Amino acid sequence: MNITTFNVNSVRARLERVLAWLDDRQPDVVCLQELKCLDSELPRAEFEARGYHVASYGQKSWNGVALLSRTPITDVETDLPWPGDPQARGITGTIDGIRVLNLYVVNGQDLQSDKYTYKLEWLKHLHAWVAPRAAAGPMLICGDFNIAPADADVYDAVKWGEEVLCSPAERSAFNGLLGLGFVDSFRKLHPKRRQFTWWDYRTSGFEQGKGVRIDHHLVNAALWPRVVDVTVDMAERGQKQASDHAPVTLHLT
DNA sequence: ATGCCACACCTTGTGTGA
Repeated sequence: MNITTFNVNSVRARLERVLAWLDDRQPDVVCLQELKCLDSELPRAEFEARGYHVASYGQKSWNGVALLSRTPITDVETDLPWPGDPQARGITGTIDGIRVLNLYVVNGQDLQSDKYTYKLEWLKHLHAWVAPRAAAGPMLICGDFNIAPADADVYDAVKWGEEVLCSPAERSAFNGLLGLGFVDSFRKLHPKRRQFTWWDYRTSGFEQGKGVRIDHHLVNAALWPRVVDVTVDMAERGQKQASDHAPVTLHLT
């Protein structure tokens, strides 16, 4: 079994590309972020025609997350990490006995922005939401975290310094989730590997190998025994009309 | 150097992303 997280940067603008990727890779479960559409605008029929159950939490223009699964998705919850959050950034469902939490964490723009304040507040609420659920059984938190956990996760750590994605407060929030009993599965499996998941369109970052690792699979102790590997789909990022994020896949027994 | 690209929108410029 495998579970892929994929920030598609608009599911409608990229539908042809996303469907080609699905048809080629045949993933079991996909956690999508940045749908940038209402639930009513989601290309649900195209996914269902390929054998996927679909649960989505969209909004107009921005954000939006969805779960696709070959097996049924039960106990779906949205409106995370607190009821009334105006932005659609979280959805959870149980798939094959795994509680899957799919997140599109706030970007934050820069450390002086109100959006950064909202990001830290959002992460605080996330911690509070996860804490009582972290040991209830096999659980995965995956998605676009918009946090590079360590300097090794940034192409030029000196240049990025403590800017947004790398600030101590963001990294502290990330480590706080690990403190609830989760591991950063990619980094645990590959302690030294330099591997990014997002590259800037503007600077042709992908072509230059200049990216950051911000899309993650956090696995709790009950799920860890099933983990085989985490891989990044570089070929997809290299396609024409690709998202600026690569799909990242957790491989399970 | 804060724009470069890409996306959405009651679009023809502006806000946002990371």
